[in-house]
Amino acid sequence: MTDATANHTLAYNPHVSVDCVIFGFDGEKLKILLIERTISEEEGYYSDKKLPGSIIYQDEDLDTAAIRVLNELTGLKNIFLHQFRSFGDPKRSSNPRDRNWLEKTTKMKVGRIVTVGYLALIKISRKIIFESENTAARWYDVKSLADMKLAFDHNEIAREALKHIRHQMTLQPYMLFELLPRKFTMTQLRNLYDLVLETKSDVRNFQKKMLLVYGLEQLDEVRKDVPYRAPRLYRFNKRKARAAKLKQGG
Amino acid sequence: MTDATANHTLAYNPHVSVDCVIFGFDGEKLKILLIERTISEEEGYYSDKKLPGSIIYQDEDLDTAAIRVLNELTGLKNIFLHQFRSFGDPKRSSNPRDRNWLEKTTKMKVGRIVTVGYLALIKISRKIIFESENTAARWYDVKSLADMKLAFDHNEIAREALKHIRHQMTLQPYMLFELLPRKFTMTQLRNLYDLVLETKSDVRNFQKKMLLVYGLEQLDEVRKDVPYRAPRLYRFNKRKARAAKLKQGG
DNA sequence: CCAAAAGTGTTATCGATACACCCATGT
DNA sequence: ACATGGGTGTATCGATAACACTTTTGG
Repeated sequence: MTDATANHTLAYNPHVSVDCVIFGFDGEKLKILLIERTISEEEGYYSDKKLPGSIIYQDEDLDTAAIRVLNELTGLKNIFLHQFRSFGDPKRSSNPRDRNWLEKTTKMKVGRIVTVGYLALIKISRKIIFESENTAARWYDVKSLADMKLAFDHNEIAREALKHIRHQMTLQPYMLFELLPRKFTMTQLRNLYDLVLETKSDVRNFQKKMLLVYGLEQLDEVRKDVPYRAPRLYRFNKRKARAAKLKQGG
Repeated sequence: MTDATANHTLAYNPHVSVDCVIFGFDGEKLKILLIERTISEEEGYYSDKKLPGSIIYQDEDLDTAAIRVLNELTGLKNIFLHQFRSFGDPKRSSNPRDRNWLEKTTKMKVGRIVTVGYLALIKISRKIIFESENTAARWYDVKSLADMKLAFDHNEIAREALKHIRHQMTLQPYMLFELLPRKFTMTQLRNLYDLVLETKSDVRNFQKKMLLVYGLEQLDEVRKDVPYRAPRLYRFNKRKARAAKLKQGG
């Protein structure tokens, strides 16, 4: 917005969108939610995957737009949601396939799009109804992302989201509980933790730390549907966590 | 970019800008670089301050735009620069004063602006020529931000940048050296560190840690221009830092 | 009884913290 | 001589890391 430079550009406005990288955890693998996009046209029919997203509405804040996308897709409210980075490469929507799809779905000529990336964490366990019309949403193993070609620069966006979740973990580790069911086993929590941080935690040390520092509540229940010794269930308790944190001065 | 929702909005495109929160350090205080904006009009004359920024050019990446803004303002290249968050409140440019200024400087009707915030760290010590035409750029103590009313939502952007620098510190502490002159005293480094993290480090422990972990090089020079015992100078050495990090397995 | 995963404590090491006195310099 | 900040080492505490065997359950 310096005076001298603004004039060059004002004839041209990019569109602004939000794209949501939605993670889930099934007890074993870290998952990402992608929607199928299918295009039929003269040159044939193809189908690939993309991140859920939307161009922002006229009077909508960025956060509001992301919340809307999530709600339209999952029907859920109060989802853990965090803006992590924006992407504005002028060529990010220049792939013919992407241009084509944009024209069909928006019924307009869409030029450049600057998109704001959001990270969302949801409990995969709740039976989510993916409500959005003519979109098929499915969970994919995060590990398989490397072998998929997503629309636009969505591969990069997803990679950055993974980096972000890893960084954020060190600042607000409680975000992991957004991915777990209300009652979970210690092994599930450890699996998740190690998946995100790419570590291998020691079973005993992990247990100790979680109980002390994160104030997990040990329940009198066990998980019953496993073909081996039934593991104990735990619950995350915000109050206890705060208390534990205070004791150690954090 | 879900099909069902895009149509509502496509008549309306926001502008996209970058705004740079540029920090410096004078050896004692953490500073922020602001530019003066003056408007004279029928209703009188007023002057206030804003972050340096620019609407992005047609074929310009976000990072490129931020680099351009910095270069136009300071003449410097290779500045530490980091995107930290985007701001898209539809009302962020609705203040009459801001609207007025936008119209005058862009000679156009500018509607909504979504801006991408960048954090930049520069060595205040270099005599920087602030080159940008008709802008007066000056360093302000970060502490005085609370008492200033900046243009647009620039107060919020600056606050978020400060939060960000604090967080990033824990991940990549080397960024502090971007703010210091090549040769600096331990006290300067400690002052800076404590300013950013809002801590009060113990002198001895701090010294120990810096030498061990961050691989500072002790020089055979001292700072000469002080009216008390001349303090030793140190230099940050990337190679040494890497070695030190490896020894402790990070 | 076998396979598979759950559960459980102690010791050693490392990093973080707390703490006080003498030194060099300019005025 | 004095005022101002510079420079230095040790002891304690707490957190993290390493490590192996027994228990439960279903098949």
